[in-house]
Amino acid sequence: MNKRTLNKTIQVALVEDDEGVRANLAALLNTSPGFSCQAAYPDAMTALKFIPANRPDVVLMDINLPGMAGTECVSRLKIVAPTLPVLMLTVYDDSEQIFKSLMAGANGYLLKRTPKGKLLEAIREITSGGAPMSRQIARRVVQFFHEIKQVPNLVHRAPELQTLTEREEQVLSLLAKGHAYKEISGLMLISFETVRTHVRSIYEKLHVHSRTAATLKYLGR
Amino acid sequence: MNKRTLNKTIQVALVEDDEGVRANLAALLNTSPGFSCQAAYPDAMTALKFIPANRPDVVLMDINLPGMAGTECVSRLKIVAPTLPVLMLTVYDDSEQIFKSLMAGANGYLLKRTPKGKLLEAIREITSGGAPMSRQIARRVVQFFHEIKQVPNLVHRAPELQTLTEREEQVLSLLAKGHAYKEISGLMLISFETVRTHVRSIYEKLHVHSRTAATLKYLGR
DNA sequence: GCTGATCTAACATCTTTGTGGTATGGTTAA
DNA sequence: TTAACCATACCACAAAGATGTTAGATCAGC
Repeated sequence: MNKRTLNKTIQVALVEDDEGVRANLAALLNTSPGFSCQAAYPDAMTALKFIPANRPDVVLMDINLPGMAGTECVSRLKIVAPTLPVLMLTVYDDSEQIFKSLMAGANGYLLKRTPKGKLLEAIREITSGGAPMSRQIARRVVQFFHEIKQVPNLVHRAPELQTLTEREEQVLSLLAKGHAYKEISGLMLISFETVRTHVRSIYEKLHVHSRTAATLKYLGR
Repeated sequence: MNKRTLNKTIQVALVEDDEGVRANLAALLNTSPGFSCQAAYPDAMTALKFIPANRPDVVLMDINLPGMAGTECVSRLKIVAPTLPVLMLTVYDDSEQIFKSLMAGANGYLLKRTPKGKLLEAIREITSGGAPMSRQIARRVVQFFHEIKQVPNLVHRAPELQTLTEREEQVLSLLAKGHAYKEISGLMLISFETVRTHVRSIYEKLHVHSRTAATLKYLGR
């Protein structure tokens, strides 16, 4: 937990196409002590454009957005701002949406009918590294695990991959697509040299000495 | 929700090897209105033997049991009593244990240091179909989803691959395994420079400019 | 016997990647 | 409050790869 979370107003960014809902949420945040609606975006593209620079403490993201879906938006946001927590909001507790969101990098998942108090609590929780979810969502998640039984794809991947940090994993995923360091630095909004530092760590952890070897491990070959 | 859950005492079965913890939990349950410790088993085998007949409303299961692990115990319990909710209790928030338990069929997962009030609340929740988990656990679960990402698996080979000559194909297959030019020249018994010439042709035909891009095409990704 | 494709080979040049240090600020676990 | 880890960043040097150009040998088919 950092001081900002504890002592200062939590700056929230909204991504929500429905004007009414947007206004309601903004009003709730701005009238709740300790919270502030920093910005509200009506669609994913606008959000992607401004959020990285505006640096909110947390993003509340609707799933059903016009144009780019909320899940895709999360995915892209996470590349440029991996530590920015994202809380998904939706009216449905649809399994597919839930898992898409979580896989895209969302940190929490609430139904829109969540009471205001719970919502604020969840925002606080997510800014301190938590993973708030509605009970219905937790149930879906547990059901999901019950259905897996075993996941060969995950099991067969090299165990060293598990030791990679979040950032390293992102670099590796881009490496494995063939991107040059320069491109990766552009996509991740970090310097060329930082990319190289990450690559060095990745190679150490995977015990390889070339991009191709790392890629093959990443792809499970 | 059934009447029993709402109106009657919740009958809890414990599976826990530490006598002290077992006594504490039993005492907590028996002194809390609405809860009752129906039985307490020190190991998995005993639990498996008696639980199906005793029909508790919920099982609190320790992960670290002597002999058979808690996860394995859940797995077997679920075969004979699939609807019996099981709440895992453990001191560690170890990812592997968590996922093993959930995949084995556990319905909730709490750390042992959970406050008594929260524990009782979780027991109530789990008996009404919920999936209670500690915040730390929820975090792990969300992290798990972040790591899944994708695993594509189609054999859509690029048509350009057909235009490669025999020799080029051989070079490419070695390139795609990560061999250096020098190694390839040794394996194919041709000179280093010849390998480079072949690579150039390969890149031209595949319209790529890097080994990784060529490898991905070769692997059909 | 010419044409074209393929396999072989070399040299030069420039870019990218791999590896060795080192460092700073932030967060987290012990 | 250290200690450990992480993300960030830079420098320097070496190794490998990418690209442009040229060219001899072989063989198939016209």
